[in-house]
Amino acid sequence: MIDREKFDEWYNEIVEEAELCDKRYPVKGMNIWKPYGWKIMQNIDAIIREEMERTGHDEVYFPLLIPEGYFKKEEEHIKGFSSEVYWVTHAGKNELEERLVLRPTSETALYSIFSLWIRSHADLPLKTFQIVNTFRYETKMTKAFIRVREIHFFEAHTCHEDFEDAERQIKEDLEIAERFFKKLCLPYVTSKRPDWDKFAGAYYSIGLDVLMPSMKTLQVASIHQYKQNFSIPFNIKYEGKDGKHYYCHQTTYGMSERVLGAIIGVHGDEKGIKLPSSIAPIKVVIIPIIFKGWEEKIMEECRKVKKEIEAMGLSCHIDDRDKTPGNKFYDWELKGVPLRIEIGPKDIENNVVRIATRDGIKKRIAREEIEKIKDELKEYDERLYQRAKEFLEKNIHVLNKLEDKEGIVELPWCGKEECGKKMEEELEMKSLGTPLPEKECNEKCAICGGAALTWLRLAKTY
RNA sequence: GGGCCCGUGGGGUAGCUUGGUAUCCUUCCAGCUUGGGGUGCUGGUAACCCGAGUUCAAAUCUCGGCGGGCCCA
Repeated sequence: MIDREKFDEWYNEIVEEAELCDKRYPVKGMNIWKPYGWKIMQNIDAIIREEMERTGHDEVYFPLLIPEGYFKKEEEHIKGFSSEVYWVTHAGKNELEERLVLRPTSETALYSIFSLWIRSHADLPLKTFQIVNTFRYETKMTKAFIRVREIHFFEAHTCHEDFEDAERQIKEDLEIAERFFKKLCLPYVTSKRPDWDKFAGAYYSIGLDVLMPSMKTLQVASIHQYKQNFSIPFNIKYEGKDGKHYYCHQTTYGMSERVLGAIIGVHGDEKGIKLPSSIAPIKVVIIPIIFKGWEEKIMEECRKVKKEIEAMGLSCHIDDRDKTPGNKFYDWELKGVPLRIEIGPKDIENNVVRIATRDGIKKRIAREEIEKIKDELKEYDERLYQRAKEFLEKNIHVLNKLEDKEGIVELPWCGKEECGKKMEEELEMKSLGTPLPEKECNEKCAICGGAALTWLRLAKTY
């Protein structure tokens, strides 16, 4: 893992060196996805699509532009986003009759139409999601994948008959997140955001945060219970079995390329990024070790091995560029390829291949036991996860009074906004919220000394 | 929202104070050589963010814009 002090500089350089993105596009906060980075993102999307499929969500794709009238239907929501939306005001030379916003998120677009789609209880629950670009005019400090103005956004939106069913949905979302992030080897903490920091328009919000080597947390997912806050202004009603009409209860679950930012940050080292095998575009790279007179023999062996690996369902690439092996090693380490295979004359003579995992384990395996690399990848993923988990756990500090600590702190809290804000101020941290699942607290509030109902989690954040 | 620093070949830089011929490393291309952790040699391509101003002359000085990085709210 990268040192705390060096992290921000390292991150800024590595995203370009590993060919994830190109930051030279001259619009602030809008970077170019390079082919390698985009493939990784697509692989991440594929995992979430799998999860959506598994849990009965249907994919939709709504338009990018939202009419002002739709956008302004829910008051809190507009308040939260009005300062950061892009407006489309003209078409050619003509001013538009009704202005349009570039979606900062899609509630107002979807819900205006959901009110047409939903007629009866038989239409519920309605479970949808989309993966789209959204636009937010963020503050000055943009950062590749972490704070961008054009966001690659996953958003699931659901409608339910009642509050309880919406709550069940949130439980399901938490399970989805657990499976999803485990596949990415990313440990995180789950917190119920304090009221003053919930999503614009939400009844309550849950945030999932990852701890980066800079000791700042990065929010990688959010789950919101809307109750009827949107269904009322958007008039999303259904006819119940009793023939009466009721407003839906709604939830959302959102994630973005921040997930990639977290993977880069949490797993990276001095050599470059480390990709979990679940999302690596190339899971195995073969480096031919060529000596004079062996060229054809070595290449032929490499091609055979590649075929066998692909037959196992693993993407595999032979690096036959005219460079020295050492050069190629550094190259693929920079890009985070989980497993490298070297094949040279001695290996052919000894009937073995040499393997090296991205986290530094080197072995020889017998040529006929090549299928063992599957286990090697599995163990590699597990090591990535465990190392990251250790780091996270080591840096969660459960305290009973204000104390300067790096990472995440948990303090006894009476529940008053005033005391929570005071903690933020004193520690120069932001509150993440209260732990989920709920954690009992028998201490006294770290600010007012009153009975603490719960813990407040705080950290420096991105 | 307020402040600070920065912008020179693809990447990293020197030059800027004191205006005049743009330095070095790396990458890239060609050839030979080498090949089990950044091989060596030769040759080649390639740059002063944009605009305005001052001046005989601007990478260099002034102003504005755009972009990047950081600190504070």
